Amino acid sequence: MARGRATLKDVAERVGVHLSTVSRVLNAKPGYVVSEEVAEKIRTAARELGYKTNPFAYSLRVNRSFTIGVLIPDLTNPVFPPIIRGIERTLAKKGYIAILADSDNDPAEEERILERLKARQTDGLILATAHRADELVADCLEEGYRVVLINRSVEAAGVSSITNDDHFGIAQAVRHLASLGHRQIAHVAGPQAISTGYQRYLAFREAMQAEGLAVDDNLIAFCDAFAEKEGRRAMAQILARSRPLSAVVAANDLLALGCYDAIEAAGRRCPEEISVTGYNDMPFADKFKPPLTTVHIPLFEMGIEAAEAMLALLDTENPEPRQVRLRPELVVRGSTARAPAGI
Amino acid sequence: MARGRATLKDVAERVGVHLSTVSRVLNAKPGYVVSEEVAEKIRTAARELGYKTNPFAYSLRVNRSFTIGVLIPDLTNPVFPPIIRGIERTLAKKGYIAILADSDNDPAEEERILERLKARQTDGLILATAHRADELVADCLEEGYRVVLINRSVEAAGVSSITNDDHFGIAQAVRHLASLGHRQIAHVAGPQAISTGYQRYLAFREAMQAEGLAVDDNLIAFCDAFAEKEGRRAMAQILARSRPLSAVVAANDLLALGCYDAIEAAGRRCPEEISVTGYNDMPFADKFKPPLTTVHIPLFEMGIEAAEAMLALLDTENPEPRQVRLRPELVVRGSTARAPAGI
DNA sequence: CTGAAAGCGCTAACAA
DNA sequence: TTGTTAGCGCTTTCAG
Repeated sequence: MARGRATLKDVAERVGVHLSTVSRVLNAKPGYVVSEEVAEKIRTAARELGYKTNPFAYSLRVNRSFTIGVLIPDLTNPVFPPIIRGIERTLAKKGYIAILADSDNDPAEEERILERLKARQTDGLILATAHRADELVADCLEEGYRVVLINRSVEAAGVSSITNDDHFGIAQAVRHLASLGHRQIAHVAGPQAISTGYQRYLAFREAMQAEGLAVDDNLIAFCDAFAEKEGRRAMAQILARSRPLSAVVAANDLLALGCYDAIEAAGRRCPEEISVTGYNDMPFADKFKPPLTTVHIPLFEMGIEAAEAMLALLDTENPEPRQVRLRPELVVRGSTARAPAGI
Repeated sequence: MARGRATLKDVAERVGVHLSTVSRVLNAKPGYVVSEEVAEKIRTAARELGYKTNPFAYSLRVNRSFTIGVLIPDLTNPVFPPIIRGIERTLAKKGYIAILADSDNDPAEEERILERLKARQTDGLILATAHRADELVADCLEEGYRVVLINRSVEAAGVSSITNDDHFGIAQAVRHLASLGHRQIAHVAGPQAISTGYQRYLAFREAMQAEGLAVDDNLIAFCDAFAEKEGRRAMAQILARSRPLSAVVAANDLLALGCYDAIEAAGRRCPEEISVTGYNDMPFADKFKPPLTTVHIPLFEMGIEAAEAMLALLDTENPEPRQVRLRPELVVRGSTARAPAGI
């Protein structure tokens, strides 16, 4: 506070013109021509006085906040920071800022946050939290908010979204494992209420069949969240069923990390006895023990794409949803190895 | 936009009272008593119409944004997400929101971001980017902004800051190494322009002396940034000097990760030949290869403390800076081992 | 081209 | 206790 700054009025008085003239010059109204002399005077006065347009007044007047709400399920998941960086950078170029919020995978919190963001009059919402059948998303759309989904999609069509090709990615992982001689492959699946969890699960089944491998439901376990803890639980559950298996494809990297834990706790070794693949290629995936074989998706670029999609929505009165699907790529590291003989 | 919502006027008309009455009721003006009947009518009308106070108008009027700028040097460094979460949660309780910005360790970008945040009329600034002699911080203070520094401090006194006890932390690491029989201990130091880099370097020298160990300047190298790449470069540099060494204390975890790379590239093994310690105990530090022995600092709590310090500053007209120093704790994992014999 | 004035939605000082 | 009013700083319509 206290930090009172120069207003249009101040500049106007200094130069000796009407305040509306100052406004017009500073905003470079198209088709408006002042004597270049006056314009220059105004600009220098503004600079000298350190004039900055008051965002509250401006927003009140034009009824736009130039603020985009970004809702993330779990900021501590390293996949998100690069995405966020991409979003921020891109938004900043057009004078928008991102308000970041982290729901910690809690739907109730998610709803509260959404309320807060709406109360703040964000011009748009970038959501990385969407569920497959997400009422919250539907509500936002209905209320006229611009929304773009990132990494996830909802079943209802007509929403902008930036995703990756889960089927392609999982197929790569399964093919890789198959080529290494694995036949009993488990799947630690993500939450089925979330598009990525669901799609990757479907993709797993398809890919197995495509490779001519049987899918054994005893080798599949579902997680309630994309969190390490859940991955450990699910993998332990599979292991407890005592079916032969030599590999597991986890629905994301955090889950894969949980698999590492469970495998170790069971006294088995990765990759010698059990190969593991993840998904996302999150930062540090190459630093784990062992370095994780995973499906790389272009995180930073997804952020950029999301922001651009949002900007596009903001630009037009009747926005066309834009759906971008990026192609992932398997990166082979140390967590996968040839299937042990005799299994 | 379009999303026009009910205003005070709408509510007032609906109830048939003056708009100022509505305002008073909804804001629960202390000492103001309406007939409970009217108050109730107003509240239900507000609810029915979905009244939300317009933040632009409100901010314009009271000249506060209820927004705090949070400036981070590198969002992809996993130490920050927990801090940010702590900040956000705490701020949210008091109706404030955080605007997060990531400078990517670039001072120029930092300055630009600060400009943007100020232009947005943030009520305060939480900075994790401070340099030891930071003009930017001084400027902010001078301009009357409330600022709290997190994780770092500046030389000029009188700024609120939340830090950890670097000397204590480093001493723990050095003592641990010494107790394992290490005598030739290297230090991969952080940027000396940053308080943590500088203090940890000082602490390293002190701690070595306290343990009766000689510090060999050939076993010290400085990094230009707290980034893995720099850690690798610095460690490679030390290794290239071919002095005997059996351990290295890195000024933070990212640097330690870089040390891993350099050690491996040099064909040495960690921890069998060279022990490594980090600092921060960032998420996933326990998952690395090998699991990193490091100094744990309470990240989430630091975020909470920072936000509370900020809230305290915001509360009073003439704020007393608050300086909190949290106590870190060594956590021993797999990257440190007994010193090899014969060195 | 430039000035005047209204008004975005709100709070607070003042009157009644 | 309640109503009236000014005004936060800005954009924009309407006159001039």
